Amino acid sequence: MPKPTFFNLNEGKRQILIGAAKKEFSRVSLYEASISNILKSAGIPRGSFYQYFEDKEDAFFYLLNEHTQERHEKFLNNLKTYNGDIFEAVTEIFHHTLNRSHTEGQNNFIKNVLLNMNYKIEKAFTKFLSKEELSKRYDEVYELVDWKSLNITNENQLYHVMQILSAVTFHNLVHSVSNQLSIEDAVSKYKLEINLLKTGLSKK
Amino acid sequence: MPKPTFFNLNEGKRQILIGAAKKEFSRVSLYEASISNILKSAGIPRGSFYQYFEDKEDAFFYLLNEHTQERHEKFLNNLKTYNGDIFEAVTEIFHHTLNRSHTEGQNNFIKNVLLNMNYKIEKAFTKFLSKEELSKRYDEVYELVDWKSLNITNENQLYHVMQILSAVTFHNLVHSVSNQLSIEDAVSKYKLEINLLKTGLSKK
DNA sequence: TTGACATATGACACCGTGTCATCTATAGTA
DNA sequence: TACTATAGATGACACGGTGTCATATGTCAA
Repeated sequence: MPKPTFFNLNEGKRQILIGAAKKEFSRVSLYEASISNILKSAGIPRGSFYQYFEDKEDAFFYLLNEHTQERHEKFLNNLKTYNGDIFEAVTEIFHHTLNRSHTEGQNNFIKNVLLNMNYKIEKAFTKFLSKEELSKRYDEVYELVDWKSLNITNENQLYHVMQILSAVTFHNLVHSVSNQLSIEDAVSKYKLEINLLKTGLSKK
Repeated sequence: MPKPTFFNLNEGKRQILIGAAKKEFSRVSLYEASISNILKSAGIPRGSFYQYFEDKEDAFFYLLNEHTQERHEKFLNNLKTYNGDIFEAVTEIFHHTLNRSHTEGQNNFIKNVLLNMNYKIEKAFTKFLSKEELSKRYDEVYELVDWKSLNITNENQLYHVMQILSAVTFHNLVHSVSNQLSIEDAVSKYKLEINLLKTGLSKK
């Protein structure tokens, strides 16, 4: 978490900082990013950066968490829109995230996040799908899901369904971005795999 | 790829180098690893390292590829042993890989690989599951698989089945290691999800 | 005005990387 | 043996990035 000093900053300066960080993390991955570039870009002295953030990662995960939050809201909305159809909801998220990562400019951030998705980043990216978060927000998620259509008998199995969906979704996101698939190709591959997931890999 | 000089080295010195690199990559991730530590540990001067490798990544991926090769052989053997049952084969690999990453010592290498699995590393890790490799080695893989038991009608769909299995498998590997699950818990979670995959997430 | 506290600043020590000029070893040739 | 060409070994060095710290500046209340 950024230090209190960061949140005490006036809106303008905070936005400049956020912009500069986003710019650098859009250029390269977290590990290749340099604080020095953020400093130059934001026009602040070195010491100030450490007044606001612990380090590079601190700034990075602050940005990432904001994005994750947004995506989660969207997911909940999708569940409502699609009457609890978790597959439709997740496909929409896939499409939306790919779209953002295809938009050039500042949002290359998402592309770099996807290309360098390690467990720590994935954890932050899928924070709301963890066992703890899911049970904490039982009402929000579990209750929105259309259980009847799923091949499960209890709450625990829904957790595993989510795990599988998130694994396949993020695998496809990363695969699409790293192999530079067109959005159409990516979505068509993804839908094919989601369908396989729905009907099952084994013959009856 | 390491430079020719590396392969011209006598067995002894090459093993010392490999050992030193493995030691460093077992300590921390690729990005945190320092060449300086490898130098100290191998007792070679700085310039020599660059005589053998392009850079850190070069050494890392050399080690990783060796491991991937081994795992692939194992997978093919498993397919034979289990009469083409791809789920059994993959479960065995899961178990085996977790076992290796639980063994302390040099093989913390695998643990660090799993914890920092980004697309580049995943690509190297699952090299033999890419579309190109699969079609190149059609005989080896496709022919070993028991098609009858799978819910698919063509070769292309087998590719997607493999993609799904690899996504879920690696997600579980990373999840198990990062959440420090016991091998039993990890395997039981994995088997549960594999079963969901087999029967399908949707109700008939 | 003064003191107490929060914030800002940039010089600096430290560390890791990759390069390069130079040295050494080896092997082929006359 | 002496000469030469080629491969390999070496470590000093320039460069760039990080995080810290002593010092400067600003703010607010008494």
